[in-house]
Amino acid sequence: MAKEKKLDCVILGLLSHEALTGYEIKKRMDTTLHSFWGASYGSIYPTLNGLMKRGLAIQHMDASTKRQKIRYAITPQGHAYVKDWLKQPATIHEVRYEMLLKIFFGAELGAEQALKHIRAFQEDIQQELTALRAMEDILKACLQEDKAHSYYLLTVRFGIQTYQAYLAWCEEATSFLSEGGN
Amino acid sequence: MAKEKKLDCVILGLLSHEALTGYEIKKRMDTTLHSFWGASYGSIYPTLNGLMKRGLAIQHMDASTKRQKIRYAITPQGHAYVKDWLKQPATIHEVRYEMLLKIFFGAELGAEQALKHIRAFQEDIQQELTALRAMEDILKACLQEDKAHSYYLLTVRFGIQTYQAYLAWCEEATSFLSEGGN
DNA sequence: CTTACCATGTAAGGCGTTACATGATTCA
DNA sequence: TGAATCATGTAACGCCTTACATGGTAAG
Repeated sequence: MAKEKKLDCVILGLLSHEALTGYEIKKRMDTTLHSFWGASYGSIYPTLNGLMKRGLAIQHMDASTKRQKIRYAITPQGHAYVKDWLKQPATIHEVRYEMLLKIFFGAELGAEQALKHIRAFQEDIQQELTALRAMEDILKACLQEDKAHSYYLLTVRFGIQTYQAYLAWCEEATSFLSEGGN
Repeated sequence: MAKEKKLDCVILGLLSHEALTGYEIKKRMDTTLHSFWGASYGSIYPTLNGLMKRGLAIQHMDASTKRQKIRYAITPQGHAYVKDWLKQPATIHEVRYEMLLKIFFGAELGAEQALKHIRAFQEDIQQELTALRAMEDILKACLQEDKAHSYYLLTVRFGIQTYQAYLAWCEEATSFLSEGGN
């Protein structure tokens, strides 16, 4: 297993817990995994297809509704694939904050502009933090229901601590710039 | 200015402070901007070329050495382009941590494996933090030399506070998993 | 003399987003 | 009946990384 496509692994990981539709996978990306991974429909559906062709997942039509609904389940090969990936050291650490770019070049336009970017960022993060805290409460309430919940909680805690640090920085940076940056 | 390619902006931003070669730009990416943006030679050189063709940067051969050396400077149009970009709200906030993916799916292999991933992460971050603290010291020592230094310092502070939060999480997560995750 | 670093670039190919296209169902 | 959400997908296109290819220079 040299260069696995990470989306293969993420989706297989989700499927290893329960069978899901493409739509549901996207939901997970936008909620549970949102603070550290993302994906669009345009990558999810083709990936699901590839997984099927390689025998790592199988689809079965959900006949419970009239609506077209394709549910994907992991195969034993898929399961082996995830486990193998989970054992390898993690290589991808990527962060891209356009806001920080604008702060870095902030001298060009001055403190007013920079403060605006910080405020916008602060508001975004505050919202993310609220969402994560809600998830934290839910997870804490059902920790013993499933061993996996402890691991989910760990990633939520990571997000919370990170976002708190962001907010602390926002305050520090705001003071610094308000006092003339010295 | 609808969808600017961010690398255009980053490079132009760097050039707005001083004329640089492609190699020097890559250096900045790997040091100063490293904690919140990245780029490879394979994207830097072609971008520099595009910037030239659009009249946003000009190149002048550096005759001071026998070695081939192409230094790029920003044009007034390039400068206007950066300023305009700096005024727009930031849109890109991207974080991808493969380590967190492996923690999220951690129940699959158990606490031992998860702890290994955490330890590796912790070591990486500790190194990054050391590098950032060194940059912080340097910047603090020459804050008044250039107004831009205050803004650079702000981004370094962001990295430091973020990484400290990561390390705090590592400790929390390690205790949690060592005590059986409850 | 050879290692490390300076220096520039290209080609192939992967990965992923955006926008588009379509339609069912539920709820107010 | 209209809006929101459920649900699946494709096509175009852009962006970037990796690997490759080449050579100069400085220091030990």
